[in-house]
Amino acid sequence: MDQFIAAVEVLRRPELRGRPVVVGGDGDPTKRGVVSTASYEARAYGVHSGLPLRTAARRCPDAVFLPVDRAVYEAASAAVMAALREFDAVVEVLGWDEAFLGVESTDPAALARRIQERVRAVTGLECTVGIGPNKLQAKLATGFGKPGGVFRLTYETWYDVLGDRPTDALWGIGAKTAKRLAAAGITTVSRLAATDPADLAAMFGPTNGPWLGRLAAGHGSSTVDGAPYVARSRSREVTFQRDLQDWDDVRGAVQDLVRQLAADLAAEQRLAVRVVVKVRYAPFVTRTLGHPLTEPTAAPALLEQAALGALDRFPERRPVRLVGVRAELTKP
DNA sequence: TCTGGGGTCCTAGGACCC
DNA sequence: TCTGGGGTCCTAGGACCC
Repeated sequence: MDQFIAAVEVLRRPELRGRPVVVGGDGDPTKRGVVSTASYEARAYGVHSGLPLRTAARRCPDAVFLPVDRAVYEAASAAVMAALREFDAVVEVLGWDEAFLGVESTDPAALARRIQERVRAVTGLECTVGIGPNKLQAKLATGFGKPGGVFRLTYETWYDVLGDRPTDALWGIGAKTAKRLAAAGITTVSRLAATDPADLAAMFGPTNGPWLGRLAAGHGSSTVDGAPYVARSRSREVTFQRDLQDWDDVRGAVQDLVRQLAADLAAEQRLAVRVVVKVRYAPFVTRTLGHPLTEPTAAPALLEQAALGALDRFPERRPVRLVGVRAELTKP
């Protein structure tokens, strides 16, 4: 989906169409928070996902800032996925605004156009379709087709399109791995593909190293899995507008989060086997500590006991900017 | 100018067992 | 007096993605 969250907001407030729209946090750009999605008009000012809201407000003071409204995006997402399932294809959902369709077709571009038309008719939202021989190429092709286009990648065109791009253009290589590769003189997708897998194995391990090389050559899974998504964990976390100095307050925040999490588990009828507490200290250093449960449970009192037990084990009582609680779940 | 919230998977080291 | 080799499980951290 193109600028999905911003597009959903414009859909219910048509007067915003054509204006810079920034969705993130609680909609107050003077607070701690980051941009979830910026409309293309806002992106022209250098505003993008992950940017601190305060920075976004400085770059684009005239933007409309809106709070994140999960329930509305989930509903829009469900409508999109339902439209995709009308087609004769396996649908693998990837988050709110992306899906793979497993299709064998002699004219995939024509099918892509029909998909776009149907999604627009059902939801009023625009999407881009990427086509490829596997999920990696299809996913990357989508990026080149935005906004609103259809783009196809094949093994024949792979290096023409991606060869000279930086390694972090690949799906699965982020800033850290790109930096380590660059330190070894590997700056482009072509260079990575031409690197001896043994050298990559020495740098990144016997599994990950060679995998990076295959990624750079455009190889990846073409298995589209239509099985419904089953979460392996559920979590709640909160960043405080001002760092908490008093660990009694941290403890209280953990108790609040456990109450929310317990309600989530009850609503989904899922059981936890382990509780993990996350603490982000004021200079943005993050630590996690876990506590196993003696048996699978969703009982609030037992979850709280485990979370507070984990919290007690944090050795440093420095100021805290974020706490989180995560439950690792049994299979339903 | 600091840097959200919700996830997944992999790895390395230690505990423990035979 | 010191101690091999193989295996599994758990935990914390890292990296990545939307």
